[in-house]
Amino acid sequence: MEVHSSFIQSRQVTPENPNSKLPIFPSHTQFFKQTAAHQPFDIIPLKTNTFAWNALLQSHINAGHPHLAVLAYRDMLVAGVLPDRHSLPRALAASRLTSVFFTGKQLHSHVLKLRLLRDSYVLSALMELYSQFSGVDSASSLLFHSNPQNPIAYTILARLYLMENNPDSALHVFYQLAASGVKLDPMAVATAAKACGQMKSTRDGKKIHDLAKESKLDCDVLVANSLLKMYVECGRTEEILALFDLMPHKDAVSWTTIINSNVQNGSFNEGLKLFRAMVVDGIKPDEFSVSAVLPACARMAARKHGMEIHGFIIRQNIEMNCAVQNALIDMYAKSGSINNASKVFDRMTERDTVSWTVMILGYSLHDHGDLGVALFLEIENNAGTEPDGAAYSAALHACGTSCIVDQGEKFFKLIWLKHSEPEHCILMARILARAGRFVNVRAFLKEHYMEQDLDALRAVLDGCRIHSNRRIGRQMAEQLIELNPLNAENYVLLSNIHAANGNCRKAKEVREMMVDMGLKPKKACSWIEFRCKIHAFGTGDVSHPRSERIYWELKRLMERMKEEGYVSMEDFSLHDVEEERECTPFGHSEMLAIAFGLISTQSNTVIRVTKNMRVCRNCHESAKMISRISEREIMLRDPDRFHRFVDGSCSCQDIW
DNA sequence: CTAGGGTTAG
Repeated sequence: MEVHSSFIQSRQVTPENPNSKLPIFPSHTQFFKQTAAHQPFDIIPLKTNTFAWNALLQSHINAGHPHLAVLAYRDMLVAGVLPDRHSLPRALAASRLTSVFFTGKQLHSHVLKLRLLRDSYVLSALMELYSQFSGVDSASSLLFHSNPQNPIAYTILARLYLMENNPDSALHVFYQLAASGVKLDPMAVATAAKACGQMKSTRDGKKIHDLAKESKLDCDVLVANSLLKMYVECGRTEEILALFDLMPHKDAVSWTTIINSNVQNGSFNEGLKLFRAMVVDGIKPDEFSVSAVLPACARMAARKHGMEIHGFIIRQNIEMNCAVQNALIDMYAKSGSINNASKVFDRMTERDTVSWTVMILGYSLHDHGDLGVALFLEIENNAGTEPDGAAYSAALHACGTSCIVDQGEKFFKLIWLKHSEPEHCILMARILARAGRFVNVRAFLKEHYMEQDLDALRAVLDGCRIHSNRRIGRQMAEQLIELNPLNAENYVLLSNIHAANGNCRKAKEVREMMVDMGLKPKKACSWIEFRCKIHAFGTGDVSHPRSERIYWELKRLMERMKEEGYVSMEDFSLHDVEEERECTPFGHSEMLAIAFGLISTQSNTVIRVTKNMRVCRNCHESAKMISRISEREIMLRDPDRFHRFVDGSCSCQDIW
């Protein structure tokens, strides 16, 4: 076939093939000189066989070699073939991808000479080109000077505005399209919905929704998915559910969007349920779906659910891309299996910044700040990965966990020079406070104008708790109340400090102040996974079916502990003040969950309990002793970290 | 033979 052989021949004209008998074009400069003079157009005979050339241009672009496409376009001219409306969009795209505006401008002149500007493909390519090199507004004038009769160029322009974070203009473009009388299509509506989402404007979003209904496009799965996402971004729970229920055809994207919406809003269980409902509904979850549901397992420390999903991914042959593996690492680390997390990490063939970040944070959560720091230093040995702000945050967190002050200061200086956020200052304050350097930490906060920051003050207060510095602790708690008088936790903290100082009168006053203001502290709660169900306990909870047996077990344990010399101690990390007094010493939710674990699970397994608040000193001491008495490993996860109790001691070495 | 859209991890 003649066409075919010319394709093969022209393919040989590449810099990689120096032995080719065909001429080779050594540099772009020569090309520019010749085309700049438009000589080819004066000398070439009119040939119309463009098909093979266009296919060649396309294949170079698809292969990620736009510079070869530019060279091939040049060969095409030399071979006497006149470019057509199929060649120029490809050549324009190639020049845009090689980031050489000059080539693009040359091609623009070809467009004009060949009178191709009325072709909408050519116009789109020119718009993309000019948008990249001289701003979206130049693309806009191109569009409005040629008035094409299809919605695609409008959609492209709207997307270009969205890329510049200008959703207002994007929406304006869409309305001009709607007003022009050209028929709307799904992609145009989807782009408009995205603009509304970016603006977080439900009002505009509903307008788009109505417009979609008028054009009978609201049942289109693409349009519906984009509207769904728009309502998610606007935080409109009712609209999300209403739309989702009404959708006649739901695909994996629809389900993923709604799962993600629940998980982001903290409805982790609901997210898991939806994932199962999706499978039951016959829609196969893809890599996006599992990446959306795994964080729910991570946040609930639902290790078994997470492992089940890991198995599901393998069985269903879901693509194990970077995002999925990152989500798995995070899930394993956050649900207590740091070994599984590092197994996944080690087996990854390609890692991105997130992979390193979640792994470092995982080590930090498990008291291995040293491993986290070592891992961070390893990133530099991996070409192509540059640590970002979040990676530095993880490294600083690791330094705080293991009190590695010097290295932490080095990291902080590095990120401070690049681009620092308040978060990094708070983490630096955490490092200093946990190391007991109270003079340094206050000077640091003053230097960085962070003395009024709630999280920074809480970090200092944590240090005070660890080092029993009640004087500064009291100041911090008082300042917290002053800055945030509506947060009940702050009153609890101050009241507990007064109590720890032996000042019961003041402790009572603070509690009463809190009650008078109608503030209620968060309820403590602990849970444990058993037989695929989550068993949750509140403080002094007696609602569990096996309650009697649980309390009996706790009583037995307390007696054993007293024999071994256990004494309860003063603590200023208590929480739920009113309930505390009724149920101490062993009614705390984590104790109930641990006791339930002891009586329900096999003796060789780890007891894994999760708590929504920090564990108090008494329970921490008790858990240590229980691990020895009952010869069981106990993992206790709180919002900040893991405690691993083995044979009478804890992985945190009593610093938490 | 060509252009535009919706979902993911810290």
